[in-house]
Amino acid sequence: MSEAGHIAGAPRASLLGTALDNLGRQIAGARYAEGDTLPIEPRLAEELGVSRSTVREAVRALVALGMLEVRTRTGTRVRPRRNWNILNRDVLDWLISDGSPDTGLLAAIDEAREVFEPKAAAFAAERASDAEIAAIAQAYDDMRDAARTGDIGAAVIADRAFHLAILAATANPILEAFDTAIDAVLGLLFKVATADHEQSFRENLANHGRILDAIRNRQPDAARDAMIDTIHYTRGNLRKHVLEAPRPVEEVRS
Amino acid sequence: MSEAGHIAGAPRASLLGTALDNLGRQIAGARYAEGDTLPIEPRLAEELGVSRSTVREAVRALVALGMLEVRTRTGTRVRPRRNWNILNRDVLDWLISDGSPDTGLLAAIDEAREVFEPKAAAFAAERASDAEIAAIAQAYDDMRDAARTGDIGAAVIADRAFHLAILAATANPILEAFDTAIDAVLGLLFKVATADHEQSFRENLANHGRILDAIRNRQPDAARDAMIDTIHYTRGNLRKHVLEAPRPVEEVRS
DNA sequence: GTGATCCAATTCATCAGATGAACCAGACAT
DNA sequence: ATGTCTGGTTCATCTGATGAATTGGATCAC
Repeated sequence: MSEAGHIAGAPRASLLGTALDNLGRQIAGARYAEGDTLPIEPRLAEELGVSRSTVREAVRALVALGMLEVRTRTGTRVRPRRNWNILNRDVLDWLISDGSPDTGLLAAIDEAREVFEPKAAAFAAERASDAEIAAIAQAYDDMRDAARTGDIGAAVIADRAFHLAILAATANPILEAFDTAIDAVLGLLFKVATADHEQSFRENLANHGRILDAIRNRQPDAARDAMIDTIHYTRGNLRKHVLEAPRPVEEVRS
Repeated sequence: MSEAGHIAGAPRASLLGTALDNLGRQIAGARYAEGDTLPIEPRLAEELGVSRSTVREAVRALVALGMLEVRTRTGTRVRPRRNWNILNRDVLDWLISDGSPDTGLLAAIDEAREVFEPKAAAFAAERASDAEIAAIAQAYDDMRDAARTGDIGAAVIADRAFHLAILAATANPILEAFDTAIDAVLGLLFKVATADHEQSFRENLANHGRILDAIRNRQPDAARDAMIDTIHYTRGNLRKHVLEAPRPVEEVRS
């Protein structure tokens, strides 16, 4: 009987999908703070424009991700952020790719990259299969081509693929779990990619080449060192264009 | 109308909870392999002894954790393990604390610990608040007391608290996200704790003391080195009692 | 035969409504 | 004060129905 489903022109995803996304974004955006109790199910259903069954499915997903806890009579409450599955892609997206990205979290990811990725590169140099090396090399080629033609957006995408391919080559599923964080950061960098980045990408390309060569030649230490340099380089871009961005995303006009 | 809910004397948790647990365990235990299609919802409901609504809530949780994907007409399929939220506590439990723990995963966690815990200790030495240092010290005291009285179980619990307290003191939510992995491994070690461990714990206690001292004295490098030694020590126990265990858990009798 | 087109069966998506169970708070008795 | 009882609130769970999406095959034109 409900008239929902035609929210904004585009039918887009399922009702559940949008409801879950809305709810998750609201929680991540602190509309409901830690410890807060959400409205009761019938009311939530009303607010989200779906039935109570659908609300329950959405809530169930957020419970699985550690964001909510629900008890009879007490209601549904927001758990402390420390308990959130922060490496889940959706959770990360809700926290980051929002209008006002959590810069503290971005800094934490940046810091964590320096913890994980150098060793990951070393592992890749030791263990990568031929196919995995080929994937890394392919990403590098894409980066080089993109940098050459000046397509910064494509360069960032290739950059991301490069780092993810290395993580995948560690043969360690725990380390691979970090891939969503890399994906989130570089995805964000992609959104703010401008011609201004061109120079830095060109310079950083050499570092990526060193990583690839080290992995190809099975030199873990060299791969590690090159990765450290690479991360430092990317960090500069992140700081300049995201962390220190004076205002939210804004159209840049001459 | 269903007669479910009185499975084995104890009513225990909610129907959803047990259904979710059963389903998750079955998937993690490869009863349904990657790419397999689960039975259709009404049939799953039958098998799990709950209504279709409850099945859908359970499935929704597993979808959120990256274990399942569901599409109209095609049905519900098991996603590749690489996509699972492996740092989620439930997922980890399903994979590890099962009757036959995934030793490859345990080895990966062990390896990953050496990647991030030394740096975590260093961060803790730089940033830990007084309260956080107190928490670490408390865990250390508990370890010492437990080792002294020979209560190996309590010693492992304190050991776990020690490492988790350090992670919590890094002030980096990404690093903290790996706490479930540490928790899982040390939790497993707890289950196989025997008097045989006593000696190693006593010896390892000194390493933990070095970590604590280094953090107290704000010496990041010393904290890192001591953590490395500690992990190597624990690794020995893990290898001997879990990874190389000839048979599953068995009552040890004289 | 080969391909495009259309139809129908299957499976999930979503809703509505009802009843049961758990739980917290306050009234009440002692 | 303390413990017990009772009620109301909220989630837990089931049932049944209908809509939507997708796939696989049947049909038809060439």
